[in-house]
Amino acid sequence: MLDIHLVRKQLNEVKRKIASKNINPRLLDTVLKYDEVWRTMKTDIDGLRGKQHEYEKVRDFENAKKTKIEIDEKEKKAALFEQKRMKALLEVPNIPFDDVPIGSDENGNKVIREVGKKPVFDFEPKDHLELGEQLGIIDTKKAAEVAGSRFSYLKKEAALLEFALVRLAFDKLMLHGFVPIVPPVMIREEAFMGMGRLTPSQKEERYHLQKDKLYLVGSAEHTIGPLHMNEIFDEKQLPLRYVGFSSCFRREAGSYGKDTRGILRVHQFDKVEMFSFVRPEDSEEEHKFLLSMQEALMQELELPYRVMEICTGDMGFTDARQYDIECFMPAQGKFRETNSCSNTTDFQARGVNIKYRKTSDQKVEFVHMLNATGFAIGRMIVAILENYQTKEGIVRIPRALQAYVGSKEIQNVD
RNA sequence: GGAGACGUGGCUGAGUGGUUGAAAGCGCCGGUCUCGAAAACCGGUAUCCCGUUCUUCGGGAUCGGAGGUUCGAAUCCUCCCGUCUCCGCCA
Repeated sequence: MLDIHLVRKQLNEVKRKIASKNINPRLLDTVLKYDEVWRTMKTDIDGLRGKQHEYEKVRDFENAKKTKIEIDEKEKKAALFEQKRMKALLEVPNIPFDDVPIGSDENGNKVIREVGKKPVFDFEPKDHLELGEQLGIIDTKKAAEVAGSRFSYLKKEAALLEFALVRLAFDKLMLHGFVPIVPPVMIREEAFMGMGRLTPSQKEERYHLQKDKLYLVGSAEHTIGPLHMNEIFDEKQLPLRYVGFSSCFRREAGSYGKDTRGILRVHQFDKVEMFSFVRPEDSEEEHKFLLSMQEALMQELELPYRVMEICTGDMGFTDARQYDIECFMPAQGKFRETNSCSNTTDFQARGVNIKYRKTSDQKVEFVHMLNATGFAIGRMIVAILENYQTKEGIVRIPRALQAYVGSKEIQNVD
């Protein structure tokens, strides 16, 4: 949630930044309109209640009651405007940092660097599904019969690769002090809203279990953030870093017909996620640190990738700055997004009310929260299959994963 | 699913209708003492909102959450959420 004070004080500035994120800046006029009405009423009510207390002190209960009735009426109205203000405010995205590249869509993203060599094949590389089916390790046909489209069975080495990737990421990140965690995959509306992940447009993307008033998370980020909901850290507890593992559920509404083949875009996948709680002055540096962790993991797998700085129009709702890592996928001949790395500054912290107390003056302030993909397992399996394939239709296993999988290559033994 | 207990400030924990935003202790911050530290002693120490101002003052809200009773609620009532204990069920 964006700071309402910022909207009041720097309306035009905020409007400009919201517009750069492809959100209608007039949303802010709505926020302010309700805010001003509410503030007027609030001032009025506060005065009245002061009066009521005066009457009570001199035991003039008759006037106290009259005042109380007046307050009750006015408060009902005020609450209505406060709700409307909040509803509008929750739809306002975080504002980007000043030096984020301006752009309206992914074409505005900037390549920061390209790392690793693209594989050179003296044959036509197959795509991950063809390889997966030939090797008997991915079955989307049966999954469609059982669960519908955009699901898969991972079998044999594909299943083992999943756990190898999880283990590799956990082992590497724990060396840097990340606390391992397996969070809930269901979340209540309150926490979800606070994290800025349940705006009206995002709701379409969520699985909702109405009977239990719960949503399925789209990422471990969604439940790791609220792990410290309504808490105040001591400054010396920060930075606090987690590495989490969870299944992720996405309805993929609005992406009909997009990436329908294989397991690149599915309704359910597993993901290792990094999450940091830091002091505001440290968040930009932390963001770079998380990015460096992501790159270290990609380099462990010896996969070719590039780092993108995401432009304003393509950024996430909660982000002040976002980097993506895109892995080269030989069958498509393109880089495809496999990782994302976001600094949400105090936007989510305000929503789920997470603060810290400064050692110097004991003042309390919102923390900054950051999240970053460790491995999106499914997409890493896609990248590995396509990049490590051989002419013989065998897929080699990246060195860093061989011990975890227990073999050096995948071939069909049927 | 059944029965019961409970939810107070950074923490522990008093408080059952009226200067209680809240005792006490711990912690934390500042000071005295000290070469320094510890101890001891003194003082301070919740968050949020609105207004005022320029950083001080005024008003208001908040004792899990939402309603209700009352002139007045941490305290009484209802519902919801959560935690714990016992029984049942279960990976």
